[in-house]
Amino acid sequence: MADKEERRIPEASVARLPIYLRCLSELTETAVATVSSVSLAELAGVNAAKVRKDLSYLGSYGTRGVGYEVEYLTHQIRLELGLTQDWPVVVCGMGNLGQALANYGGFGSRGYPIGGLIDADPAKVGTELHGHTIHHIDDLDRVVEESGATIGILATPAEAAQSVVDRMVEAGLKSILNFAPSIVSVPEGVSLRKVDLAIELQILSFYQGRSEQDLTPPIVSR
Amino acid sequence: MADKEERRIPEASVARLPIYLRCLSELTETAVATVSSVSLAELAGVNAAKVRKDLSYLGSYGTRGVGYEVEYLTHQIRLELGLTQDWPVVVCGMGNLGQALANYGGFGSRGYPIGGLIDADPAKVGTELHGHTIHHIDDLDRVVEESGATIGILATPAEAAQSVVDRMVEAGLKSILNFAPSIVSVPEGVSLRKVDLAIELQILSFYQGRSEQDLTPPIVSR
DNA sequence: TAGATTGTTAATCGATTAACAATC
DNA sequence: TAGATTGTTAATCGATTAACAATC
Repeated sequence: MADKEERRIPEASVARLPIYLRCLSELTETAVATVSSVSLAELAGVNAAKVRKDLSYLGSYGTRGVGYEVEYLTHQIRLELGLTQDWPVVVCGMGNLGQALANYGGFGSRGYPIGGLIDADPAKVGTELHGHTIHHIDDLDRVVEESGATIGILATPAEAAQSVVDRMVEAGLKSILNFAPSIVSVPEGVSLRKVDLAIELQILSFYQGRSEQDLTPPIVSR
Repeated sequence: MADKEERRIPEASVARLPIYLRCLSELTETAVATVSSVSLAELAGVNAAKVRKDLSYLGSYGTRGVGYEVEYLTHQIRLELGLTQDWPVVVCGMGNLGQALANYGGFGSRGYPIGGLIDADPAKVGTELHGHTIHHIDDLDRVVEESGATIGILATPAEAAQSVVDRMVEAGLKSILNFAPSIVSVPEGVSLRKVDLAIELQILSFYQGRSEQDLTPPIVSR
């Protein structure tokens, strides 16, 4: 076949790798050295064949008859996901949600330190939050450059979302996590994911009304 | 065929209905009376054929040669999603994220009023947040009953997640939106969706490292 | 009638999963 | 060698999308 590039991990598999990673870190904490696809599947809440298939895209890191070495597999997944380096994030929009995200300590410890906080309100600019000064959106380019950030979190009101995201892209951010209740578009080459609390609740509402026979299967992440 | 029950909307379509709803409300604001599948698709960031297919599961609410009446379609989707009534939500875990969610005004106005706030820390119990008193987890049953809530938001630390979710299920909640960085399981008949900030960031990291030829397609919600 | 757009069919694509040979 | 478990194949299922007849 002589194809030059073999490696292409399906989107659905990529989305599950972080879940496996979390399960593996639990296993590390409880001093478990090896894990079978069946056990890992149980922890992750998925089918065992799916686990094996997902992991096979990374390479052959398991041992037949034994399972996967927890530490080694952890390392390989982290490598694949690019988690061997820190990825500073710039948070745009310091309303309720933006402030909560900035105060949430979990990011830094997971390899996503705050690279900068941004708002358009002059009253907020210059104030401190969780040890970070809030900068004006006009200084976004500089903040991105100085922090080396490539990931941006969009937490503005819906009205401002598209114009802020345009400026984020212009400032050089390559990945955007959109918390604004709005559909935004980005040029090719920029990754976009969306988290929308109201939409999640509305999806749950749908399955609320259903009768016993058609139950929703549990859905993860989204 | 004489099947008794025709209506079964695919999961992927259900998940897009709230997105269409949001686009339709924008159209209403700008006084647009009818919309074609092509325009709606553009607003929602999806394929037009997909819009027509999704909407066809609701019934034949469009007019050939014309499009869909915005107001009528809005009503039908809201009906299908069960958004004609309020769904009080109980928030369990009043840490950073739980507090932010409680303070976030967007829920009430969208039909998800706060039905109760819950924590296990005696120091927090009894204090007020956004006009709601924080109750102890031991009073969960009573809070659920009195508020009539069927949806719960889980915002505890990872360690407490499964035990709290068990109590939420026991208290009668039928849908749970899990913000805790942990995989939890629920019995059949209970819906579960998960929102995990760290996992979203890790998925973005994966696509960061990729070369130009294999770009991530934008992914919405999930 | 001519133009526009739906609703639906059918082809295609990607994801899931059971099954099992390979192999530790 | 016997038992366990991976890695992979192939069948199946569900979602996407192009195409077009129906029809406003």
